[in-house]
Amino acid sequence: MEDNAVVSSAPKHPPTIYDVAQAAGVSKSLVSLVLRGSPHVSEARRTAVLQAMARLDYRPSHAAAALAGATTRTIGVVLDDFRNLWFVSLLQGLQEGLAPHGFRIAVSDHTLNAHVEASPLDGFLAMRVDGLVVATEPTEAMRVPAGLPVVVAGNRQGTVPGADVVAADDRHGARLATEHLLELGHRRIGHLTGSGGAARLRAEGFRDALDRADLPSPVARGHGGTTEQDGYAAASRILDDGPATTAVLAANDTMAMGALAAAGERGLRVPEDLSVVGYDDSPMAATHLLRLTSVDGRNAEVGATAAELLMSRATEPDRAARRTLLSPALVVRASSAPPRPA
Amino acid sequence: MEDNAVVSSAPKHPPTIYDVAQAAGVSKSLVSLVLRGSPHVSEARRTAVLQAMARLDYRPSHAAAALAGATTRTIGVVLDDFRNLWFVSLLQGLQEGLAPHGFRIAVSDHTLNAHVEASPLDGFLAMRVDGLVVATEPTEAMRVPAGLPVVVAGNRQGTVPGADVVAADDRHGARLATEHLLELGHRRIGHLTGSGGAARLRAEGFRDALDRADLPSPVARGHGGTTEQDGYAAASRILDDGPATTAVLAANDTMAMGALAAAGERGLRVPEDLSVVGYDDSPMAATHLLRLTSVDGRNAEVGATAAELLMSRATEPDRAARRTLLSPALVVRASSAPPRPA
DNA sequence: CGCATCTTTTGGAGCGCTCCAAACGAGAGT
DNA sequence: ACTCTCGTTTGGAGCGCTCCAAAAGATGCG
Repeated sequence: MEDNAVVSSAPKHPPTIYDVAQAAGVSKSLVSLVLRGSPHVSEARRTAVLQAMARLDYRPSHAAAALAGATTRTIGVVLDDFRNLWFVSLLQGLQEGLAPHGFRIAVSDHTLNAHVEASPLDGFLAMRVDGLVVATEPTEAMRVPAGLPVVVAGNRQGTVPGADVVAADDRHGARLATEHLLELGHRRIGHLTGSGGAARLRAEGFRDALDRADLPSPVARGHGGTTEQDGYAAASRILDDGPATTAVLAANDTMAMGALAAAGERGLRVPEDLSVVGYDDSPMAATHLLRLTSVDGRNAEVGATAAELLMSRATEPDRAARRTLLSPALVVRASSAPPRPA
Repeated sequence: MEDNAVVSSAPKHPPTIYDVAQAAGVSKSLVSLVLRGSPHVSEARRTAVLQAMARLDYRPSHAAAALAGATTRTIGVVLDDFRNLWFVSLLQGLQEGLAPHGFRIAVSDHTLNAHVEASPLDGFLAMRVDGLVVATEPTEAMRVPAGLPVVVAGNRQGTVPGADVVAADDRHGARLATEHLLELGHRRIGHLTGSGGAARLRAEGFRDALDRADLPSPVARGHGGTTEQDGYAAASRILDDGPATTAVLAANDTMAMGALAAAGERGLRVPEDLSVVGYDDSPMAATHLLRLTSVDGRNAEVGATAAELLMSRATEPDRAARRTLLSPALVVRASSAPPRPA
């Protein structure tokens, strides 16, 4: 009995629905029906099939199902960089929105596969995914076959032809954050610009708020990067060039971290001497060490909406592309406070 | 001509090798050979086929290839949590080791799919991956069909029957870090314990070093978590209970961040009043804000080794399971220094 | 009791590819 | 010219499943 399981009864190839059918005393079609959860199967047969599956340790072949059926029940998600954690809740929201429909998610890091595939989508297209979520800045290379549902998530800038778009209103979010600083009494506020479309919108929102308050010449600095290094460099220049600066808005939380470092090196305490506001409300912002005031892009909702948009394409394939803009929310923590009276 | 490309010539279904074959004036088999880069194809035909593919915007069907061929050329990677960034370089190393062999990677976050599938591996098994990299604490539920190459990476604790193991020597790494603190002159050193097998080894390494130095009763604290919160809580208790503590070793960088916060709240400067050493050498450790002394687990090499192990199974399927232990390296930054003379 | 109606079950065709054995064509050797 | 290679190309079978149309049972009603 011992080695039996391992050696002698091993059929070399994994069991198929035919094996299951034989073991359960039904036809292969019935097994397929059970597999897909059809309601037209009697309870008796269903349990018989299920038991046979368990007994044989049967695993359905996704490849065969995909080839035979029209659908893979898989949505491909293109990420730009695993290191930018904003996608985590996006994924979560997407996952939860998709699961009830029996869809799964396949993730791919854009930069990781950059060298391998001609287009970042090739892998997914070869897989014949039923839909795509683009959570990167869309590029020219992202040509998509007509009829494939695509949602650009978290980025309202780039365009994939015919794709739906869902994102937080970054311009509005940056305005919220800047107004928060204005209300606290800050008048000399710097901005650490990032790169990409979202960063541009955030810079615009920053300017909007300052313009409305009739504040002249806001200082914005950045080298087109989004890392902690970039934030550190930009903040250093702002602080050195304008020592009277009392607050800084960063294009994201990671850059805000760099700003905190730059402040620390100059002996400036946060928030007493300098207020720092981030963007994204990433897990980092909530840490004891940073306690960073930040803007929540509501990525879970973005993901959930992406799921809805994707699923709705199934019923109305030809509807016009939809753009959904969610309102971001300011999360006030300990890194922002009124400026010191001069 | 304009709308031609979009509407009229659209064959409704994506082109197959038959379409390509017809367009190129060859047989479907020849197209298949080109697809797989066979050397037995004349240059003339090859270019003809390639051109036809480009003209038709042909995409090979992964499903069909997987079903017909014996192999998917895909390795599944099981991650535990996208938020723990240690896996990033692991993935990179794996990717680079696999690419020359024409293998791709499919990633799945264990916790994300926890509710959906019965076993975290089901999705991959349904895909018929050619191999598996388990970058989580292996669990009982991870039963794997005999003959499927599996490598447990980054974790030498749990066992998947028959699987190779490649990991950094965490015990040694923690000893390195602790010896570094001892050499600096620290005598009262605390340890923030994490959870899981790796964390246990790190705690052992910590004790090893202290034992060798004949230092009594090291203080280790932790609630079985690995987050910044957990690090903050553990460090708080250590500092409050033992005010003479001059150095702390954290089970990972994130927890070290919590320790920095706890120190800051108590007016302790790092490294002047308290040395803090992390583990993992994550991107966070290198930031200007933290400048954290940490232990590099050499995850890129771990990934590369995993790739090698996987590929070697192709030539010697029945070789005994191999365990590779890499030596971690201490990365000294600004968060550790000699203690203040008392 | 027979026939129409509904539910459950079934065999066959085919998805797009790979693999294999066999066919083909062009030199080389006799 | 004819056979024998060798390198290249080809059709056929089949991978494991889904979909479809049609068969088989079950149920109801006159």
